[in-house]
Amino acid sequence: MKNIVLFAADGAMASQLTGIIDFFMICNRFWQVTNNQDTDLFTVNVISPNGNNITCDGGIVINATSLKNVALPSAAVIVGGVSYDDKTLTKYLTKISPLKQDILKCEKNAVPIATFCSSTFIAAEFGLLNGKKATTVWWLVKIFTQKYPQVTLQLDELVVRDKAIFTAGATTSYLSLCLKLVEELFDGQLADQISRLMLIDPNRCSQRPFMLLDLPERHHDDLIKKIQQWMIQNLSQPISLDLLADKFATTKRTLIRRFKKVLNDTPMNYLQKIRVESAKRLLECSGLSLEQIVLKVGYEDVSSFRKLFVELVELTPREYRERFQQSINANIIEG
Amino acid sequence: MKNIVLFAADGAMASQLTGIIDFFMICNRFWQVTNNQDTDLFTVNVISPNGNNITCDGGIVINATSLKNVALPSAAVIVGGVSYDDKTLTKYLTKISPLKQDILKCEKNAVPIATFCSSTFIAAEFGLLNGKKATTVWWLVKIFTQKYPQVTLQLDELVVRDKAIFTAGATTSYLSLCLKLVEELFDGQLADQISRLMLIDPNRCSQRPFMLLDLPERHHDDLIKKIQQWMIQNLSQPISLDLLADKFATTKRTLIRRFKKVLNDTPMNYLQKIRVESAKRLLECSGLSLEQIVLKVGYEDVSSFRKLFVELVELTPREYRERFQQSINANIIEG
DNA sequence: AGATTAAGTGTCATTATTGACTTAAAACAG
DNA sequence: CTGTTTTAAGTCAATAATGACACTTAATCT
Repeated sequence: MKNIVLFAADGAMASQLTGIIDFFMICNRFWQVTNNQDTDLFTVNVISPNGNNITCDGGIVINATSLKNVALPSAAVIVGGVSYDDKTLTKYLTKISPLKQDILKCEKNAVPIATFCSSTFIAAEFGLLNGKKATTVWWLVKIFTQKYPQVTLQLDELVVRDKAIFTAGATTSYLSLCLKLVEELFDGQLADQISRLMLIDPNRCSQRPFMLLDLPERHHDDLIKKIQQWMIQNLSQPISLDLLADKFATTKRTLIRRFKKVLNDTPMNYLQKIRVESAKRLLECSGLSLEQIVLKVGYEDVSSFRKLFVELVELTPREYRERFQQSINANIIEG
Repeated sequence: MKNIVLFAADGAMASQLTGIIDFFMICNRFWQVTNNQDTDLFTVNVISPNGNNITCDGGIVINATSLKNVALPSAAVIVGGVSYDDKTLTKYLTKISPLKQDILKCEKNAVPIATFCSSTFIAAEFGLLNGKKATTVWWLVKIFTQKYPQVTLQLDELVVRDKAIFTAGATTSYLSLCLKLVEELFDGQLADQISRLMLIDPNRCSQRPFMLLDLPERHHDDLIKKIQQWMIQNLSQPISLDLLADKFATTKRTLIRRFKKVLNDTPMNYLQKIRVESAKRLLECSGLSLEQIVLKVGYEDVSSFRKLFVELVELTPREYRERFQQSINANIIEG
C-alpha cells in the first residue's frame, strides 16, 4: 500500500487538500470495485507543522498528524495556501517552514515530492529545486523568477518532472499531478481509467494557452498554430520571416500565404499584435517598467514602441496601465 | 451580492463542496484585488437537512445552516454524495430528501438550480428535470435512463442548460458548472479571467471523448477527426461510405485515401473497430444483453457479430464479459 | 450458382498548394 | 533624404491532393 503524505499548514486551500484526498479515495474505491478486493491502494495522511489539525482558509478543519506517526511515505505532496502575491506567499511560507526538516528528509530518502500552484514556492524556498526544471502558476512567474533564478521554469508543460520532483501549474492542475503520481506509483492503466472516471483531460499539457492573450483565432492550420505558440514563447528574441521559414521547414512565401489564409493577416503583422497584446497584459498584471516590458516583448526601442502602442491601442502605455482596472470596473458593474 | 446556496447532506464528497466554496472565494479575491475593493461578489452557504454541520464522506466536517437563516439565493447547487451505484445513490437520496421542499421553493422562485455528477439524480428524483434536457455522469447513464425516462439526456455537452436548470457531467465538471454560473449571475469577462486563473478549459465541452474507447490515434487531419467523432456518436444507425462522403461534403475516394493516410486503415474497417470496441465497453460496463449491445453498436445480426468479435478479440462475447466484468466494473453500473 | 451491392483500388484529368523567382512596398539606418 | 534591408505580393512551373470513372474483390440475396 502506498502512503501519500500531504504537507500543509493553517491557511491551506481546503479544496486542494480535500481534492487530493478524494482523488486517492476514488482510486481506492475504483480499484476495490473493479478487483473485488477490500484493500486500499493508497492512504493519504495530512502532515501539519505541529501535528495538530489544520484550519484551512475559510475555516474548514482537516485532520492532520506528524510525520513520525505515519508509515514511510511513497510520495509527498506539498499543498500551498491561498496566495496571490509576495505577502501572502511569505505568510504561508512562515507557517509551513517548521516542516522543512521533514520535507528534506523525504527528499533524502528519494521520496517523490510534488508541488503545484503556489506550493512550488515552498519547494524552491527549501532548495529542492535548485538546478532543476519546474513549473508554477503563470501569474506568479514573475515573483518566482526573481526569487529563485536557479530554477529553470518550463511553463509550457502542465506537469514537469525532474528526477523525483514533480511540479504542476495553476489551481486545478493538482488533478493532473495526482494522475501522474498514480501512474508513477502504480500503473498507467489505472491512471487512464481514473482520468475517464473523473473527466480529467490527460492531454491537457500546457498552461500557456490559458495565460495569454485575447487572440483566440480558431482555425485548423496546424502549422500556423505551432508557429503562433512558438512566437508567444519566443517573443523576446528577434524573429524574422527567414528564421520562421527555416525553423518550421517551409518557405517565406508559404508562411505569408497561410497566415493570410487562416488569420487574415501577415506573419509579421500578427507578431506585432502578439507583442502589443503581451505588453498590454504585462502592463495590466505586472509591476515591470515600460522599458522592461518593451524588452520582454521583443522591442529594442521604447519610444518607437510607444508610438506603435498608441497607434494600435489609442492610449499611451501609461494611460493604458492606469485605465485598465477602471475599465474592468465599469464593465463588471454594468453586468 | 449574489448568494449561492449549496444543498448537501452527510456523505457528500468533501472536495466538491470545498471546491465550489473555494471557487467563489477565488472569484471574490480576484475581484477585490483587481478592483481595489473590499466587498464580496458572492457568498456561499451550505444548507443541510437539519441545519447542522455536514460530515462528508471521509469525515471532514463542513459548516452548514438552514435555508431560512440565509439571504434569498441567487443560485442553488445540489451537491451529491460519493455514489457508484444504485445503492449508494439511494442512500444519499434518503439523507438529502428533507431538503426537497427547500429545493422546490427555489425552483418556484426561479432561482437557477445546478447539479452535476450524481446530484443530477436528486434533481430528477424531485421532478425538477421532467421534460427537460440534462446531462449526468457517463457511468451512471444506464441507471438514469431507466429511472427517469422523462428526462432527455444530452451527453455530448459538459454543461447543459434548460431554462433555469443547469446540469453537468462527471466529478470535476463542477468547475465548468461554476464558470457557467459566474457568467450567468455576473458576467462573461470575469468568468473568462477566472478560467485562466484556475486553468479551467472553457472549451471543454463534451464528456464523450472520455467515456470511450482505446482508440487514441493521434493525427492532424481535422476532417477525419470529425468523422471519427461522428461515427462514435452515430454507431447505432447504418453508416455507409456514401453517407459519410455526402455528410462531410467529399468523395468516397478521398475518404478512403485520407483514412488510410492518417489511420492506416480503411473507413469501414475502422468503423468496425469502433463498433467492436464499443461492444467491449458495453459488455464490461452495462447489463445489456448481447442482442441489445449488438443493436446498439449498429449490427443487425447477433451471430455474425459474434463471429466477428471472436475473430478480433479472440474471446466470445460471453467469455469477454465474464473475464472483464469481474475484473473491471461489475458493481459500478449494475449495483 | 449467379446476380447484386458496397468497399476498396488504379488511373488520369482537374484543382489546389507549394517553392523559386521577381517586383513592389514598407521599414530602417546613416 | 537616400540606399539598404526586410516584408509582402505577383507570377509560373512543379508538386500534391482531389474527384470522376472504370475495375476488382468480397459479401449478400434470391
